[in-house]
Amino acid sequence: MKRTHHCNELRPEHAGQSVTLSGWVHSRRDLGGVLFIDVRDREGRTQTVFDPSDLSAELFEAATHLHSESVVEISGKVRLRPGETENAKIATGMVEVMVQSMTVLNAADVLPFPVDDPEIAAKVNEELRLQYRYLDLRRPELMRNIRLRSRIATAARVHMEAQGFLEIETPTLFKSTPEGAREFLVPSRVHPGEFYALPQSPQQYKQILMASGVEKYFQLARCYRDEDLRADRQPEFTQVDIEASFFEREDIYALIEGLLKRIWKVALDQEIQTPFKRISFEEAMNRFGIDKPDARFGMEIVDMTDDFKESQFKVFSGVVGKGGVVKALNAKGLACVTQGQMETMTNFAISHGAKGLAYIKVENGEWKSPIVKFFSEAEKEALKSKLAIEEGDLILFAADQWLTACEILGRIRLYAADVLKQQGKLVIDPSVFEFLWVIEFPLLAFDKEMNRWYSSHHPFTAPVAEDVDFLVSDPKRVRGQHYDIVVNGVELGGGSIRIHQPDVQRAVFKDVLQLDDETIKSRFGYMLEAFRYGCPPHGGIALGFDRLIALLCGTESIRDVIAFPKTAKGTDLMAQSPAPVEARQLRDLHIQTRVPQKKESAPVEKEA
RNA sequence: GGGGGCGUAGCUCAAUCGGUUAGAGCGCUGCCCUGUCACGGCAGAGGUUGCGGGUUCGAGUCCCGUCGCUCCCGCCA
Repeated sequence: MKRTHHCNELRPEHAGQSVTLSGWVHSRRDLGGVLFIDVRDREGRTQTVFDPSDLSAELFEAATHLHSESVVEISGKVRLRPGETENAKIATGMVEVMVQSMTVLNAADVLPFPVDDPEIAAKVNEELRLQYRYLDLRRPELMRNIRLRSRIATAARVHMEAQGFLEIETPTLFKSTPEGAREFLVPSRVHPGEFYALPQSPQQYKQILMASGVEKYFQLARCYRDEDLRADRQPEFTQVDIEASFFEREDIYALIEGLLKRIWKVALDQEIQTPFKRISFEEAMNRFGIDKPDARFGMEIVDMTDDFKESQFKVFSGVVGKGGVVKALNAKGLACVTQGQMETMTNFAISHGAKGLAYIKVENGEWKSPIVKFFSEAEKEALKSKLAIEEGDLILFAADQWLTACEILGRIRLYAADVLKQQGKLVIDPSVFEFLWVIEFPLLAFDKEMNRWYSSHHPFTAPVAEDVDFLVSDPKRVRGQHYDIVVNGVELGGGSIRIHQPDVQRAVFKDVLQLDDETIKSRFGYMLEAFRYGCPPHGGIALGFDRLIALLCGTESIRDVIAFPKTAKGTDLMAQSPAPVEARQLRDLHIQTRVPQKKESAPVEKEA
């Protein structure tokens, strides 16, 4: 390699040295007689000076016509910049390189979009940026994210290694499992008509590793789910996957708190406070209306059930009579809500099955509301004191079954906070991270359409010991040994202590989830078998690595922390995948495709 | 599967109620310029308004369809 220094290295003490820089033409300033080219590499940039009196006409001419992002190797002498021409904006701004020779390693065409101006580049259509991802990645903002990702991966490995964990790779070609996310399938050539599935997570393999006596396993595991995407979801993503034997919940909490403490230190040089607060699922729903609370601001949900159980307002008292609840939320300072915003919030309520959204606007000392006339003095007083109502507030109500009422106000709380943020009435310090353990989830949830219970986490989650007896008799009462780690309203990860007794696991599959014997045997037989031959109690957790990095980079979309992300429809705009394959490949795989004909857009018949 | 937003020059955007030859900045090309660093100056090129159809004397603008990107709901054990 001819390069002697990188582009963020030269300082006044290098003056007089002959150096060679390699990098990209970041910018060119041609003053006619003298030409400046800033050479940029991963580390930074350095100004080089082309003086025609020192250089051949050919070289000077070539430099004059270089496009941005051409790759060059430049040799020359470092010197202090002449008086008054230092540039304080860049780290190498005290010096410059007087060019003696230049090799153009790759002459770039005119670019499809600018990469040198951060403000413009950040606004360029993402479609174009994904098509030319290699250009997008050259932008310092994106490169910084990718470098941080690498440093955090290393920090995680160092931490886990120090805690005695072994990094073990598990197969990417797995088998289909009946529960959970839709899977990507891979046809087998050797076994006609049979398929592998890409793992949604290495869950079953890591439990088998516990049966194998590994005791402590971790992996930066690639996972695949064929579900519709969001800003924080990709079809392929990475988890910090962890499993340990003889661990109880407290051991997991301590391990993860230590890991995150180290990561925050490495990434942001920030000391986070441990242990993290813990909140039960029930309390999270009661206070925040969601199982991943954003606890950085107040506006908590308040229970008004007792205050309205005898109310003249039948909409409330009727619900309470049927075992429901009355909940309220004070959107502080949002009495100025627009009709459109009110409609959005009402639609949240309606989409959860409510009839509408009751509210009180507090304006000019008055309670403006279609329902307040039905309230007694005592009821108004209860609202006033429990919700700390003041001028300018907006009070929103949900009267429904417990979970529904909580969820409605949970959605509205987050929406109201967004509106207040936009108005500048709610300010959240971006450097604050509110970590929470959410615990004591119900083990099971009921699927009304399918008329059966399903695992709210996954079917390997162990019930809380004292609830085991109710597994069949009263499933909804059973709590799982499940925990989620949540920060600022983002679910960073989750896990559980697992079932390690074959009889309990079989009972969950068969008696609770109502899987038939054949399915249990074919899908989980090897696990049940492994549990019979000396399987230690164990548990684990998986952290969403992409979300973690996005959080530390301060970006909304995980596409900004993944080198080659896919679009919302799961395509790669650069490589143009997915794509059709040769008929021969399909034949080898014993596959025939049946794609419905795309309907032609029929022209509308013109009337005579 | 459902709903919202977007699509005009290479890029970012404008174009009044449907009305003249679709404009601007940046970039690009050429010329000028010896201390710039968002260099500056002069001139110029560059458009299937995503695509297809319809309404209309006339469509970037209105309607229908379609494609792509994006956000949300469902979904994601």
